[in-house]
Amino acid sequence: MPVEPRAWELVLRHIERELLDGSLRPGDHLPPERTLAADLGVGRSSVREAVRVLEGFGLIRTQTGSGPSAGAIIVATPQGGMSALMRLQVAAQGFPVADIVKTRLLLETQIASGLAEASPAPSLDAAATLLTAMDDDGLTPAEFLALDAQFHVALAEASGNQVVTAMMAGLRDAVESYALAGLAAVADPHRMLGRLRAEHHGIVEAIETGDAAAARIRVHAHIAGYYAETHSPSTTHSPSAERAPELSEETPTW
Amino acid sequence: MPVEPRAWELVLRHIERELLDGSLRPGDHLPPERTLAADLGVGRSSVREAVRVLEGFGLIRTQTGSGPSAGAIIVATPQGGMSALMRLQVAAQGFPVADIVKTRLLLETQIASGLAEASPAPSLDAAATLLTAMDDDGLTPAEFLALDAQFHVALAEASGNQVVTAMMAGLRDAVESYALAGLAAVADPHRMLGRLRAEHHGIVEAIETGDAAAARIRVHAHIAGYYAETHSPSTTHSPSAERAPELSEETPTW
DNA sequence: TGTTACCCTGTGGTCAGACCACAGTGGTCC
DNA sequence: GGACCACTGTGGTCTGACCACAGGGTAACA
Repeated sequence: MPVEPRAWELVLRHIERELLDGSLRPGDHLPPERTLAADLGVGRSSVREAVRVLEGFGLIRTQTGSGPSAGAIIVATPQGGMSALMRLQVAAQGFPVADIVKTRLLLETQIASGLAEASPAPSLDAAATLLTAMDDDGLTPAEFLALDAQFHVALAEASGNQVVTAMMAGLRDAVESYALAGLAAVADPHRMLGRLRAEHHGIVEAIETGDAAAARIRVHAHIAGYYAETHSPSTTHSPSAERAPELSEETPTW
Repeated sequence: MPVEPRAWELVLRHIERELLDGSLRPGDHLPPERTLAADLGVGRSSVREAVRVLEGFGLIRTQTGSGPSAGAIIVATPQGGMSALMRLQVAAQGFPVADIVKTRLLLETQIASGLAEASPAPSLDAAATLLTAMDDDGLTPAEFLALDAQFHVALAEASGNQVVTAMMAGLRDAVESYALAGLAAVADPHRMLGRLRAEHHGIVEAIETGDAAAARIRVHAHIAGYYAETHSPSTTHSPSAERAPELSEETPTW
């Protein structure tokens, strides 16, 4: 049983402990790398490796220079870290794209129906603004899909659940390149964009009128429909042979 | 607009690109750090920082020594990375515990009802084995909760969705310390364990008999009940003032 | 006195070099 | 044929150095 506390793990645990006991709070600065290294009796490079992991997780933001805004600051913005993790797991084939889509269906249908039922009705201003931006006909496919991603995340954000929001951001970002490749492969991209726009409006309308069942069904159709129409072996640039499972309304969404 | 491609980000993007185009696949070795550094024209420490991020995400596993099992190997095991990310985000107050619980409710109720409806019926052998192990009266609370965590993850695993499984593992691990502190705070821990055991069996039974509605309700009661009984300001060791929102069956589970 | 210019300091970012521990590998010796 | 052992390549770590950067204080100037 090798007890191998690698130096950088020691640093990571130390910081986690200080976070848990409240010594470090959001907005605080981490001690300078050199100080931390001296205090913990490790090399600066080991401190830097731990800091890098925290930065990858979206826990801290580092900045050079001097003054109040310089150094490593605890920010705890999970979306970036979650997106990076999921994107890389998809790239490394740890997450099949099909499972990402199924999970989106699971989460987003729940989110939409929950928003429709919630009282007081949550604000959908952010989502509405994005819908307006998406109406611009001059958008490139990449720009449109970026706004589309923001729209879906905005719905999650309206739920007020930060965990769900971060997960949604990660899921949507992870398949961004696939969505783009898929759009390029459809026969009539312009028509597809129009359809997506209409579906978005339908989803928001169902939520605003409090029709949870319709919201759920429309979200399902929106996501599953796009996936089904764009996903074929020729449109994926994944090296693995993937199957496109049926994603009907009847089968469980996972 | 500072374009600041930090050296370690360059390495990370390089590896991600090789994953996407299939040059690197699960099971493959990353090039030795020194080689990678020379090829990309960066220092070895920068390579190591990128490698560390990948290891934090659960994408690779590093091992010293020589031979086929040494070096950095692509494993793509998302559970560990997801757990670490969520645990640290909770510690840094990026994820409120209440949102974690709500997300668990959302995911696990869907998982349970989905398992009940699925045909052919998925195997619950792993979950059943864990239930047997949990029947041991000699378990410490920590041991019991560790098995409990595995049980919940096993249900997710039975769904066959790797994304959901990783998320569940992360969510459950993130609140592990809170669950333990909460259990220590209840008046009669032994009675609580008995109740959890009974609820677990009830959940599995509902799934096995195909009663999706009962499975959903029992899972909800199981998670929300434990949270409600253990969560009070005195039992949390979070430095922040947290509210314990009501988690009734009527309110949306997010 | 007010303003401008400059240097100083402390921070993260990076690199080079060195050494260690470790685990296969292959040869050598018995 | 088998046991032993040095070799080699890997990650893990530390040290020391230098750079870029940004803020703050100080000095020079108007």
